[in-house]
Amino acid sequence: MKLPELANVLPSEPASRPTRSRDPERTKQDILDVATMEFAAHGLAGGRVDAIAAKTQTTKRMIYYYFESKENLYALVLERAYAGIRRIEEQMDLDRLDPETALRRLIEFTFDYHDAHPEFVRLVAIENIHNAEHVKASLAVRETNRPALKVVEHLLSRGLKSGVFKRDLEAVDLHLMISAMCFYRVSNRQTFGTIFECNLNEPKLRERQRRMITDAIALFMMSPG
Amino acid sequence: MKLPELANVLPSEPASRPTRSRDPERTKQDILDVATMEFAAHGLAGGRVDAIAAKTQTTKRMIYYYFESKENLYALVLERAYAGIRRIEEQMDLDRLDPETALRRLIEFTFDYHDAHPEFVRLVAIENIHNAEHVKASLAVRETNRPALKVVEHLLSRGLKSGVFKRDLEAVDLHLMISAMCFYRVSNRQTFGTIFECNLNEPKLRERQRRMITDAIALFMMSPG
Amino acid sequence: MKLPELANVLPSEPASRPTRSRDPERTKQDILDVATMEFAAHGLAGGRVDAIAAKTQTTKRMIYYYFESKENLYALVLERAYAGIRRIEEQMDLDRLDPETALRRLIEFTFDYHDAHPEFVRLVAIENIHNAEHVKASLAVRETNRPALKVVEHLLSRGLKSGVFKRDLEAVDLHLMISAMCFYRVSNRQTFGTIFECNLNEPKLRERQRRMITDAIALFMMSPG
Amino acid sequence: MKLPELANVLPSEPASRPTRSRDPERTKQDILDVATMEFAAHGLAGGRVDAIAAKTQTTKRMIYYYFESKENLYALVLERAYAGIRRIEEQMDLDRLDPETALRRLIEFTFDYHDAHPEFVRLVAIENIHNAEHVKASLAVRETNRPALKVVEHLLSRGLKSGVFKRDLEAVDLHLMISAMCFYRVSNRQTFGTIFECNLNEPKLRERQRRMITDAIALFMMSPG
DNA sequence: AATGAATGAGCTTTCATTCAT
DNA sequence: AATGAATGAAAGCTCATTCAT
Repeated sequence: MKLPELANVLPSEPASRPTRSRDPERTKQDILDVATMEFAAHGLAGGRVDAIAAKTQTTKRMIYYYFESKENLYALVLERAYAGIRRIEEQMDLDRLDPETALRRLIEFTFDYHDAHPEFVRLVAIENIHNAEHVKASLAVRETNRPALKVVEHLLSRGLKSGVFKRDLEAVDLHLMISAMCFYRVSNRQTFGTIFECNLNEPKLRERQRRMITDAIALFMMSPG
Repeated sequence: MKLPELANVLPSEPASRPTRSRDPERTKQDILDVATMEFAAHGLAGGRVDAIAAKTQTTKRMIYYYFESKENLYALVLERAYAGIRRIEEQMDLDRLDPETALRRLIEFTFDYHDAHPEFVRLVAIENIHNAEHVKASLAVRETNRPALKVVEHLLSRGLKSGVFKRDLEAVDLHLMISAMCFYRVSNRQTFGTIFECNLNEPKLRERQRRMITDAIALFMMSPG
Repeated sequence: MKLPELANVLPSEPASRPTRSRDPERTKQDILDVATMEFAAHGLAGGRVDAIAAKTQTTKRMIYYYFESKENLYALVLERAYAGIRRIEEQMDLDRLDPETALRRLIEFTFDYHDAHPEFVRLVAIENIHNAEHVKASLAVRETNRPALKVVEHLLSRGLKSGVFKRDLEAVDLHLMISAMCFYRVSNRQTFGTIFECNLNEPKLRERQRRMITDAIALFMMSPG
Repeated sequence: MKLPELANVLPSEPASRPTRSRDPERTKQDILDVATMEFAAHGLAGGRVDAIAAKTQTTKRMIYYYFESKENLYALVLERAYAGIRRIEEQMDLDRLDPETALRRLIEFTFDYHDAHPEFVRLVAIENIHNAEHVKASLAVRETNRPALKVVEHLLSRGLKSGVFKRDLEAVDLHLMISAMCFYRVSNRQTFGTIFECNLNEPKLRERQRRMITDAIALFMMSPG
């Protein structure tokens, strides 16, 4: 005998919505998109599989079906995030520009990309909390990123050969300097902004710092050591 | 360069002490020390109160007795971490140095502190993942850090007045530039090192980058905009 | 007097069933049955989820899976308890009886139901300790019980119209009078019995009081105010 | 070395306020007063020793010093509550009134006392949830209450002898009838009021029911069985 | 290939109480 | 007689994952 007032006795985990997408690839992308936001927002430990499932058109079970584990899902999210910046970077075609312009262009691109993709910045910060163990385990991430250094190397040798660059830096060092400033502005925006009472998102500040970073590095490269 | 008093920020060897310590202040410090390592290692969500208790000479119950909640313990760990860098910063006494030397000294100190305190760097990175909500809630952190900007401001105005600094930067911008490079090297050491196959811990690399960062910023300040 | 269908309100012998019951509806009912006894015995604060799990063929985890929280489980237990009395009340069909007989019948039914369901009485007493906040939050409970007053209202108007009832009471007042005596006998059985050294469970006492209550109220209704 | 920002690291349990009342009896009464409200509000299981300590001028430790355990404190609270109603009851001096007036007076007093002391009603309801085990264990409670029945017995025999009362009830039965209606109105005020959408606190309703109860019982006593 | 139902393990937190003077 | 500091035991609840088809 069924008691009508017991109708709202429902399992605590979010009711499954009918998937039936019949498009596995789309479903996977959907999950990856949502997982990207979840992990970027709360970290690997703080991110919830339930929360991801709830924001997806799928069920929690499907996440495990396609991705096997939370950690593996996270690793794929990370791979995809790294792929994003490098894919665009490749299209810059710096070779058609003179070294100084190319350098400035590279810095500005890096600045803009980080600024536009805080979730990428957060994911990388999170990955460092986990000692980069997923990056270490992923051939894909390492292969995706290797060309980035080649670009800098090539630019450096062009600039030195033409005499525009006066400083014979290692490519890693130049890359570090550029990345550091572009990354930190976004990764530490919240603590920095709170403590020093400024909004690093504000367009005026953003432009001022974009120019400063570009000028500082360009100046450094073009002054004799 | 020797950094004074680093030893008491985090004792290198946690002295073993009797369980019923009868010394509440020491017990609290013990918990804070262990919690600092735990949260720095695994984040707020990933850190385990059980793990902290296990590494302490106390019980889990005592952690709650002294600190009320995991989150509050984390917040105090964070406060203490911020206090560490500022306390030492205050002892630099930059005023007795000429502006250029003072600037170089400030950068080198910042570099060395971050290099020597990766757990501080990690805690700040973690706090940013949590949108700095604990920093926002903590008057102590904000008050601890405010002087840091004053130091930069004062240095800037001295340098400009004396004509050594040619560039009229905002203090926040200069501070950002210094922090970014010192912070990123440590915070992103793992992903950066893995992807670009280098060990940012290696003394030679460390020294080279220390000089590069110092030179780049000093040069920037002393060249006309 | 025989009360129909009491058996399924609370099964007298909880049938033992396999752990992985594969019958969610039965498992839920099982949990509700056990929880009813636990909360009736120890209250909401005093009832233990662990104890409920132990007496069920399920685990604590399943209780949370089906009912989300201890408090929600309690609320549903309460709803079900209220549903029990009203479902039977509905089957009394007082209209076919003359007003006096109907009134006596209603009182006797109320008396018998409370006498047979001390766990219902205890749950309502407990809910009052909690300021009826779960009843206030439950549309189901309020809707389940509303008809009860209609029954009294209808009986009252029939009796007055036919001239048998001489007293124009409010339905709430008559209902209160009936409920009070039937409820108190059970709710306060333990303190009353102890202090005045009598056993309110004893059949002879029970019958005597059943008649007294019925007579007192019937007499009151049929005497001119 | 003391870190100033750690000053707010305080034990989680409420800081002890200096007692120094130097008046043990007053302190005990203070604790009993507060405990009465706490237990009446939340029950024995739901009442918190911490909450009692916080609202007292003493510390939690003192509660244990004077009362040994939470349960013992509760038992004493209960004893005191029972003593309250009987102390006043004794002052009624019903003998100077004719039996009918005396009966009406007794009912009205009982009604008024319950209405004015909901915490007493709640404590008794709570004690019944605990199967009156503290009442059973307390000689004091039983001795305090025994006279109450004597009063009814004496009134009954006076009324019967004088011929005013026509019904030869047992004293327990009359007492039960009176208590039931006076108690239920208060004990079940919350559920009853919510379900039947009325406020049993409202003065008009209160007066109407007071008269109804008195009339019903008086009428019953004075009509031949 | 796809999925609804179920769950073991472990989490943070609470609470009455006792230790030690 | 009086008390500040400490605590064992267990409570409610959460989470990623697997069972079973």
